[in-house]
Amino acid sequence: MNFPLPPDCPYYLISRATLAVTSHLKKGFINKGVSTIKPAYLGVLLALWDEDGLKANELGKRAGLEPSTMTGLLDRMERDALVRREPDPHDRRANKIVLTKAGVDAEVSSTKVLSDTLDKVFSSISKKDIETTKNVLHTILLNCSKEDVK
Amino acid sequence: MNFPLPPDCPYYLISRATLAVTSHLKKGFINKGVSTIKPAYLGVLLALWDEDGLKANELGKRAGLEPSTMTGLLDRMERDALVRREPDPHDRRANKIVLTKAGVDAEVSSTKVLSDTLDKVFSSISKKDIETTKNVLHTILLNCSKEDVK
DNA sequence: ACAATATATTACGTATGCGTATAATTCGGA
DNA sequence: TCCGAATTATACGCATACGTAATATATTGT
Repeated sequence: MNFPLPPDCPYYLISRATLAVTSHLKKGFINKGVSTIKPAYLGVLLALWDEDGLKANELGKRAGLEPSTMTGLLDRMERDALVRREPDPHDRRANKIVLTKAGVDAEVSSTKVLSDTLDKVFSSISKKDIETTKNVLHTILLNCSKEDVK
Repeated sequence: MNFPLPPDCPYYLISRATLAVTSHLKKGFINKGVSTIKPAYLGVLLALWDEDGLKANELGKRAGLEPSTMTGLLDRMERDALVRREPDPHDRRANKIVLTKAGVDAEVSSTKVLSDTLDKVFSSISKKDIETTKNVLHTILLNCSKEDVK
């Protein structure tokens, strides 16, 4: 196969699409006045709204992020008063990550921004094509993790 | 529509896929001994291999990057001895970005790593599904740029 | 010719994410 | 029980990309 980079290379397209959606989401939060929420927070927040008090480690697994990435992310979320680190009584190495009131309250508006944004971004694309794309992305992830071993 | 974030949300998938391919590409360069080449350099290098001496501005357009992003990127590429900034005789505001010998020499090995990596990453995906995905990504970019105005 | 605008680049701060190394615990097997 | 391995989290440096503001130079309209 031959993939000249822009504008026809799937790697270029996927990179740009990711950045575009992220940027769009960020603007969505700002426009709705929930400007403390940032796109990267969503993986953590969605997990905590589902089950509060998870460990950083577990949150990382659910959001697909490395432990070392979680530290800075949680630092920013704590700075923005969305979560607190609390000592885990069962494991003195670990913290339980707990939503603050602001973190709890952000759920309704944030999920609305998220779904509205994704609706807009994926509008005029057929369900079938979205499914195909998701399968392709899954395969890409699989192909990468396979080769990651070596 | 309802898009719970991981693992079925297309936004999650697209973000992870981008990171995975980038990481894979980076390892590819390292494994082939062309470790000064980094994934982000490719957009610039492919443009310069096609036409040397372009302005930073023009390179940014071809690679899809903001001018302010180009500064740091070109700084790193200059540090890694792949390009040089030379004053543009026709426009004293601008620099011409010129490939060094190392930058020229990197073409063969780098494009091989790029195409090998993409072949692997997109292997076992039908041409038709790749086309569908590319169209979906194009539409996403279009939808984002439409809304970006407001 | 000149003021207003537009363009090219840089500087700076911020967000995101990774890998490596380190510290503190916890756990498992001899 | 005790030691080595695994786990949890952080620190640190780096790469990548953006937006805003500033600077220098060009261009344009009157």
